[in-house]
Amino acid sequence: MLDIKFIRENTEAVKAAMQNRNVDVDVDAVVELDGRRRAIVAEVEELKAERNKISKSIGLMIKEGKDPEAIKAQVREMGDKITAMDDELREVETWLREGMLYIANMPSDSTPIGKDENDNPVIRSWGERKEFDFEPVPHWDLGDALGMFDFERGAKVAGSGFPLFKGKGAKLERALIQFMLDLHTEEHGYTEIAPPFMCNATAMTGTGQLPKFAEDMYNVPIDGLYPIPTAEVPVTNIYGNEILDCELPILHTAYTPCFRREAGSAGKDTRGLLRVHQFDKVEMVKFTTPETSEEEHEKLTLDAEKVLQKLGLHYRVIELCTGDLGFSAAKCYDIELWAPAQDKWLEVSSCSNFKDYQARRANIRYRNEDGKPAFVHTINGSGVALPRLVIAIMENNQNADGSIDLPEVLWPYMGGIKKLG
RNA sequence: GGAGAGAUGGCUGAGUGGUUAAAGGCGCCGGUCUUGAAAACCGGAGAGGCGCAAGCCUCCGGGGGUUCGAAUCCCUCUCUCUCCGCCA
Repeated sequence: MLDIKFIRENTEAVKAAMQNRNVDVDVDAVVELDGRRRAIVAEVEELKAERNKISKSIGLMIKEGKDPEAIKAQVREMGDKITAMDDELREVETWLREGMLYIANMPSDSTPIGKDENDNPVIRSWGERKEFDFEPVPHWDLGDALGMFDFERGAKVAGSGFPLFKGKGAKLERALIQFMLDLHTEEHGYTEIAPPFMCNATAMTGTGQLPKFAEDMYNVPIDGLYPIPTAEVPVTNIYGNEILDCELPILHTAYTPCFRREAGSAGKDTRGLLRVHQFDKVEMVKFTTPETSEEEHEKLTLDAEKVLQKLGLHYRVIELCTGDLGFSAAKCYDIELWAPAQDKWLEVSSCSNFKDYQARRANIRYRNEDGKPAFVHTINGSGVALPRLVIAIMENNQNADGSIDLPEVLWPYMGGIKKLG
């Protein structure tokens, strides 16, 4: 959420920002509700002050042996009026909060203004495109031939988009998870979390998935739970409704499976591991002060890049423009891997700075230099998502005979296996 | 699934209808002492909202009720813990 005071005082700027982001929301309605709320609050509080005063005097009267019945009746009437106004206030506050939940974050000043993904500038790149003296084979054919996965049987037990890894494919999945967690915990200073894989609606609202993006998620209505679309949800919300009494930043990393309905993507990227409903991911999450959040965001992005550098994979970093920015993010870098058989860049990580937007929704605070509670800044990014990482490893490292060379850093994690096939 | 106990401030923990925003302890901030630090001592300090301000209002897990007045009494929900059963 944005600060209601900020919305009140910068209404036009907020409206302009929502337009730049292609977010359709009625900012004026929120401002109007805010005005109504404050008017009711002022009036009802005056009444309450009056009632409190008289109630105290009743206590005194009883002590002095006087009869308070006449005054009691009068206060009872005030109480009824207060109850009615409190009801109205609660209703207005519910609408106001609901409205505010649909207002996206303000893009950072440094975020480029643009319409869609075509306006995302490339920030930097690492490595080079590999030259092949044969036609690179797509990962789905490589994997089938090597017995690394069996998507047909995965579809049989769950549906299409639920990949099934097998043999060396399953081992590679496990090796990559282990490698990335070790890197982030041992070299980058993150503390590992193994969180719940389902979250409640409160947590989903805290990070911004709800209420707007309900249809992107699976849900288990009978228990009020949602299988997580990203570890960002459980890991960020673990400090919800807390005033953190510890040193910042806090750095966490977590492996989780991720579940996404991919509503609206039907028929797109249907083959192989390009776009799936369930995938593995190692996530990084930071809780920082406003002073250090930009720096920590840059560092987190580098931590994600390190994974790819160690694996020797050609990648580029792009910055999302306002039109392509995620709902809760103020600034975001995407990291993309080159996949030769797809002949395109594949997103493997989104590193976002949410500033205090999620912290305000989830009510995560710390004590600033004055000892006053203030909202933390949250930052997160994949470090990294597995499916497209696996695609890049397979397609970039393939040999003419259909075998795949494994990056050296994975050898120990693969029990000494250096090559698939 | 059955039985019981509990939920109070950054943490811990008193408090069973009327100066209780809430004792005590820990931690925190300021000061005294010290070459410096620690200890000791003194003092400060809950959170949110409305208001230019003075000030006022709300908040003791969530919701509802009783009452002139609720942390305190009643109902309900959620969560946590213990024991039993079942089970990975």
